[in-house]
Parts: sequence; structure tokens; C-alpha cells
Amino acid sequence: MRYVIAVAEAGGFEAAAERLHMTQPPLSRQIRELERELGVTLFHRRPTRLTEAGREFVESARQVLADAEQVVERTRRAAGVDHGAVRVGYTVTTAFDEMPKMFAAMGARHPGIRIEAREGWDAELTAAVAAGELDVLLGRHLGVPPEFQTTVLRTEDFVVVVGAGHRLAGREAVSLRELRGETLRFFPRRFAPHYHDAVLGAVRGTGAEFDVWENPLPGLRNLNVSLRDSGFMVLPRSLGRQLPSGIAYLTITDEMPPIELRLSWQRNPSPAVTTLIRTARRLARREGWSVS
Amino acid sequence: MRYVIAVAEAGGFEAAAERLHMTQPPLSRQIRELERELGVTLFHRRPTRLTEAGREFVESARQVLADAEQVVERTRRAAGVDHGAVRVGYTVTTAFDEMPKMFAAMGARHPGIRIEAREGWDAELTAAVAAGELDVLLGRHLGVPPEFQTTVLRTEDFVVVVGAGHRLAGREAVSLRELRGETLRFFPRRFAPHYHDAVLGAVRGTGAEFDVWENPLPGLRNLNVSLRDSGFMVLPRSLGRQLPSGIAYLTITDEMPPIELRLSWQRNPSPAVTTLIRTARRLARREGWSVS
DNA sequence: CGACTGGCATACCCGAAAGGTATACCGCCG
DNA sequence: CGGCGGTATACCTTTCGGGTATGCCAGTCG
Repeated sequence: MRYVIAVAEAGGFEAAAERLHMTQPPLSRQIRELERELGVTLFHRRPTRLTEAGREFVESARQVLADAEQVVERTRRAAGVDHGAVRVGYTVTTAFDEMPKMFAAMGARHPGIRIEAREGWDAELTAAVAAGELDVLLGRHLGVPPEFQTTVLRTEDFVVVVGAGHRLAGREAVSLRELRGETLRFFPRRFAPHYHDAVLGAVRGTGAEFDVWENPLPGLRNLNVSLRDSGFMVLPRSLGRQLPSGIAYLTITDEMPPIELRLSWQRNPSPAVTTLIRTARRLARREGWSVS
Repeated sequence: MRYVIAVAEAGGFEAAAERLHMTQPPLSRQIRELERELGVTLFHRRPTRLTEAGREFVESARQVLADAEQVVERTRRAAGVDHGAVRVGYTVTTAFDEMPKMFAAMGARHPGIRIEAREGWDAELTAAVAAGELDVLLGRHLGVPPEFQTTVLRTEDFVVVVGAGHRLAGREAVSLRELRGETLRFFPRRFAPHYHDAVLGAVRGTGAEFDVWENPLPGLRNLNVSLRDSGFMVLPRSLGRQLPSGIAYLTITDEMPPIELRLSWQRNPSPAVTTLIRTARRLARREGWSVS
């Protein structure tokens, strides 16, 4: 049902496949098998248009899927799981994409659970956890206390970020070797030592060596300033996409270990915390984070 | 969802598994994984009872499943597939179990399709097909015109049927060799030559030989008369179960080829005919006919 | 008018998940 | 306290959903 709706909304198989985070052939097959089982043609092909029966199907199917969602919510409510509060600490690398989406997902599916979110650098979050002020941590290569359990929400590669005036700004992909002699811009290590080490370790693993110039101002918001004239940064791909205009990001052709976004929580989590964990996992599947 | 409802209705995992035509362990696992995903316990175990949340789940899930059924019906209706008529010829071996169930399934899911059913022996049905009076044939080892297409709806083994006073009537299983010297009762070959040959061929394939006494009256309705004193019959298992009281049926321990129930139709079937074929296949899956 | 391109279909492969078999465990009853 | 009904656990098999490579066809443009 989701597939038919996606094809109808996207106006074609290829576009729908992308939206569903899958490829076109299995999608075509699933639709065709459904058509065989129903004995009814849902789409005219070439161009892809809904048939009369297809319109009917999409309309009813939307209702059924919505109701199915309701089932789990009502059940959770009946079990008394849908209340309480979660205190989340997150890093700046999640502040543009993942954290807002998770916040939205929790609000939509579990309005009864209150979320207290606090952005901070590695040391601040660690201190807050030690003080018992946080239940959950969300970040990339955060320092996490050993008594916490962890799951990976997203795995992705790095991209190179340069200013729009850079000589490579028009390229799709580069090797790090092409950047020899340039300066790698980074925030000071003390703000997020594990992440800092992970990125530089990954870069050095390719055999490349760079001068690292540590911008005294941490944060990603003033990139166009620091990259105006020269130098480059190395960031997870999803962050590269979120940057303001005047900035270009390039795929790296060298072999590099991927970077992981992790969710951590202390043992014996409250029902509200487990609900947040489940919701985050669902979100990751829906958004295709395990893949890209 | 179907699984949870089945467990709730059956009052236990084992009984529910039987109703679903599967075994208990995978059912238990599925339920447990659903409970994990929901973060909610649906059943108290030992004894198996619904929790409060479980009741909520069952209630909502019933509605969703019913609506999902509706989706396919509305779609078929919109495609204009749900009208027309099918003329079905069937043999007496299907008259107790399969044919009534198929009739009921068609009435429930496709009330717009009219069914004309005609019971008859092999030769009568063949003649009716030749005269263009039938669209579909349902039977066990019927003679089917070569231009018909065929699918297998059910595969099962044979049982031995004896009168209640027979010396073996209390037994669970027998070898055909234990019946040496007794008379195999059968209807005259001319009524259904292919079926007759299939059964006797299967029996002789075990190495056993019997006197065959052909009851001049065909039909299964007067069995208790013909089996009152002595003799036995060999029938497909599902027919053995349907017999009147005063009759016992026994599993055969010898190796014998199974007997198939087949559905046949002429090429280029009308939409109504393909609908009936699909419905029959669904029915066969639901009833577990491919297995038993 | 034919070569090109975009988009769906076809063929084949692989891994995850569903179902089956064998068996252990556990509460209940005699 | 031992047998029994019924659920859980361990392990294997099969099925199906998804991926990659490639074919095919309609519409378009040189």
C-alpha cells in the first residue's frame, strides 16, 4: 500500500523508489505482483498515471495506513507508556538535521512525552550526565560514560567543504591528495576530542597530511567567513548538505572509514526513554540513515 | 495483527497456531517481537490472557484488518471486475467440503458474481464442457479437455474407511497388507474412470492386491449400508473426515502417491472466472490445503 | 528519419526474516 | 514428586524483498 501511494504521489516509479529509499526494479515488481493478485491494473505505464481503480485504491489505502498507525499509539497509551519526560543532550553536528527531526517525530507520535533538549560540547554534556541531568545523548563520536548503552542511528561518509571561490568548487568529487598544501580548518580539539580525533584519524588514514588551523571560534554557523579565501573542512555528508549558500561540498574519492551518529542512554531506561529510542530507530529507517 | 487476534480468540498460543496453520514456536516469536517493538506486553503468559493494552490492540487491529479487506473489494469494484457469471461443474468428492466453502467465499467477497453450479460424474461434466455449458471444472482426477488450464488446490493422502463394527475400527493407522483377503468397495469405473484408475493404481503401487467389488449405486451417501458387514474403502483424507457416524477412517502407513484436487478453466477466461480462480487459491491458502 | 535519452521491465543474485523441527523449561495437577 | 500441558529456546530451511546489470521502448531532437 505504501508503495502504490508513493508511486501515485511521486508521479513515477523511479521518483517513488527514491522517496522510499530503494531502487526502481523491486518497486516495479511489487506493484505488478499486487496488480496480479488484485486482478486489476492500478497504473497506466508510460506515462505513469493512476487508473480509476488505482485512485480508489490509493484513497482507501491512505485511510488504512493511518488507522494502522493509530493502533500502536492507542495501545501504547493504554499501556500507560506515553507520558513522562526525557532529557536529551546533543551536539552541534546533530542540530541541523537529526535532532529537529527526532523532536518532530516525538511530538507527532508521543505528544504525552516531554522533551528537554540541551545543546553542548563534549565536556559540557559529559559533566551534565555525571550530574544526573541527562537521560540520553545524541552525537557523533561523543565521549560516553561506560555504563551507557549505545546504538548507531546513521552511518555516512565525509565530504570536503570549500568556499564558493575555491578552485575546486565546481567539482563533484576530489581526492584528498589534490588538496595538498592547503589548510584544514577545524574547531579546537578540546571542544570535542573524540570527534576531532576520529576525523583527523580518518583523514590521515588516507595517507594525506595537512596543516590544521584551529579556528578559535567553535561552531558551524560562521563557515563562510572562515572559508572565504582559502582552506577547506572535512564534515559528515549530511552536514555538508545543510550549509549556507556560498559553500560547496565535494565527495571524497579516497577510502575512509565512515562516521557514525550514535544514541546513548543509561541502563534501566524509563518507559519514556525506551519510547524515544524506538522512535529514533523508526525515524532512522524511514529516512534511510542506515544506508546513506 | 492477525496473529495477536488469533491468540486472543483461541485463548492460547498452541491453539492459535493450529488455527493459523502454522506451528507454535514461530508464532510465539512473532508476538514477542511485536511486544518488543511496541514496548508493551500484550499477553500475560501461563495462563495466556490479554492485558489491558492487549485488549485495546485487538479491538483496533480488527478494525484495520477489516478495512484492509475493504480496500481490495472497493478497488475491484472500481475496476468493474465484480460482476458476470461463472458456470462451475464439480464432482461428488468436492460436494462436502471444498465446493461449499468456495461458494461461500465467493458470496462473501464477490457478491456481484453469479455462480451456477452443477454436480455430475466425469462423463456428464465432459459433455457439458463440450457443449459450452461450463466455464470451470472442480474435481479430483477429472478428465479435462486439453485446451483447459489447471491448477492444484489441494494435495492430500488416502485413508482407509471401514464400518464401525470392523475388527480394525479402533485403530489409528493400518498397512494395506493387514486388509488382505477383504473386499475393496468402489463405485463402477465408468462413472469416473480417471479417478478410479488413480486410486486403484495408488493402491496397487503398494504391492497389495484386492478383490474389487463395484457397488452398482454410485455416491457416498449410503456408505454405512455397503460397509455394514465387511469390506473397506479407500478415500482422500478430507472425505474420510466428512463421513456419517458409524464409519471409521484410518491413516495408511504404506507409501502412496497423494491425490490432488484440481481446478481447471478454458483459456482466455472472463474477469469473473479469474476472480473465482484467485478466490479459490486464497481459500486454499487460508485453509492450509497445500499442506494437509 | 534515425540515433539518443529517460524511464519501466527483465534476469539473476544475495541476505534477512518467517516458518519448521527438536527439545528444554515450568507451573499445575494428581 | 512425577507426569503433563503448554510456552520458550536453539537451530535449520525456505521464502521473499531488495540490489545490480541490462534490455527494451516511446518520445524527442538533430
